[in-house]
Amino acid sequence: MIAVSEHNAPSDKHCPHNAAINCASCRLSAICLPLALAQDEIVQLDEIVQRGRPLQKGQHLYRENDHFSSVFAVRSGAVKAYSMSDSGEEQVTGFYLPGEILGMDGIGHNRYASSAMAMEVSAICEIPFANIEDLSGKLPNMQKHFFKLLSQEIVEDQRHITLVSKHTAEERLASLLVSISARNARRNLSPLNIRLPMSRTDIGNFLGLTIETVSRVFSRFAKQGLIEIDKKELVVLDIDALKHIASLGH
Amino acid sequence: MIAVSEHNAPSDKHCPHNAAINCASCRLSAICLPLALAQDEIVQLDEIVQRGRPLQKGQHLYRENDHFSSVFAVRSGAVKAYSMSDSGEEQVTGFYLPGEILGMDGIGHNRYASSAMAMEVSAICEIPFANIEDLSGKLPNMQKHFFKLLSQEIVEDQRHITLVSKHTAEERLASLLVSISARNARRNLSPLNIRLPMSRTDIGNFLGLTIETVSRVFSRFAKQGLIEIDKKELVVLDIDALKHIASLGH
DNA sequence: TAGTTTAGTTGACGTAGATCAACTGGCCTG
DNA sequence: CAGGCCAGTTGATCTACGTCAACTAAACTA
Repeated sequence: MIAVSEHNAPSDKHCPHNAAINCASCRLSAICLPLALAQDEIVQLDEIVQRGRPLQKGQHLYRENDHFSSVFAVRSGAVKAYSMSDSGEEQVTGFYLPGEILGMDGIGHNRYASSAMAMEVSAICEIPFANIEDLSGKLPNMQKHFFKLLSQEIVEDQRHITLVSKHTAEERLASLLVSISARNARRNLSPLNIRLPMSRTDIGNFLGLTIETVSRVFSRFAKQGLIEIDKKELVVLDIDALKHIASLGH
Repeated sequence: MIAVSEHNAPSDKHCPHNAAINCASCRLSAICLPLALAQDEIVQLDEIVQRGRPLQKGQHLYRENDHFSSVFAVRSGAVKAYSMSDSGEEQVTGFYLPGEILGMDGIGHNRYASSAMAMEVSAICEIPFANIEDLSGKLPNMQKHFFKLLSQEIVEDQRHITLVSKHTAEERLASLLVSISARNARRNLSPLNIRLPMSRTDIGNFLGLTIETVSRVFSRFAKQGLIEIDKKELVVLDIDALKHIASLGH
């Protein structure tokens, strides 16, 4: 699916896009696939993971209706998934940050149900699904973990349905900010200093709002002293207030 | 989870709520779990499936946050799944008709993320998930099928996100009718004579609309000659028109 | 069988967010 | 460094759907 670098030789161990890395030593292992596996099991996972050269901003990881063969883990950068309806409009279905897995919507019909595009330079691990199935037959932990992953995506999607069908613009946006903040924290990044990798258009599309509304709500949050925002750089000033707004009923 | 009938003795083979049945002879086998299995594999599935006495209307199959142990197949009747947000409002996340599987949202965190309630008298098959995991380790078909099931639910949920965040009231309702019609057809029921097992409140909640809007759109569809509707009995007069509306862009 | 409750319909009116439009400031390209 | 382009902001207006309220008809109950 993605081009594998011809020279996998170690370059700079500290470069986040570096391909010369393995699951055991990856600093995302605690939140990514290896999470559920024992040391010797990680070695087996490692053998099937393919690490490609970084994707540039705007490049596709896969496209809707492509033949499904692999799921992917984000190692660095950020990826959006989106699908086109019959009528041709785009629906952003998710944002994927380092340590997160995407592509699982392809399992059901052997074709991806969405397209995936890098929103900035991103390093990706590709995991051929046939190998995952084999490994799952041998390692109960692996099978269990994948069932969990799929199930959690269902739960998240259902939460998102509630968000877009029952909540106001402010609640939706607060909810997104709280989510990104929490995911930053999971990676030991600052939960208050956020860089938004996605455009206003993507945010609006994801939340079922227009870019104008997104912009207005950001301005309102800033005016209320909840955040500071300059283009894609965002500082959370009052996370509790945001959490409160995010959990508000309609 | 559900009470297993103490007297599983055969009663009336033709009663749709009859518990004295097995997967191999169940007339839903072509669209339910056995779908992907070979004859001898179905026997193994059959051994772990528990068939309880029918649920009455309004009874719960499980509740949000209950300890997760089983997934369920609807054998007759109809079930709705719904969750409560922090703020206490209900969100209907799905309607489940005969042959369909629910409860998979519990896998991820070992607790159900939603509650499931019978919308009418319903017969249910319970399938303990631990047994499914065991069986999946032995039968690659079973594992594959479950991965597919989970993935398909993700795809459906994402379609539903698009529906509620980008489509008009008419498009949402047309889409629901087309979906129920197609699911009827899969069970060899009339795709045009539909009995809606759910209330207007449930429909509205599922589609992100108020009951008033649901009612008005039904009336409008009737006035335009697309449907005839009397309470829960609905006759589709122009399925193509409904499909067209359902696939419209915003 | 009258009296209450509950599901659904229909009408009048209000509003959150969409739409349309003007403007700003990077940033690229020649 | 002028000109065009794209992402984002802000304001003015419009509208689909929500809200509130009155009504009908089953269905339950006492």
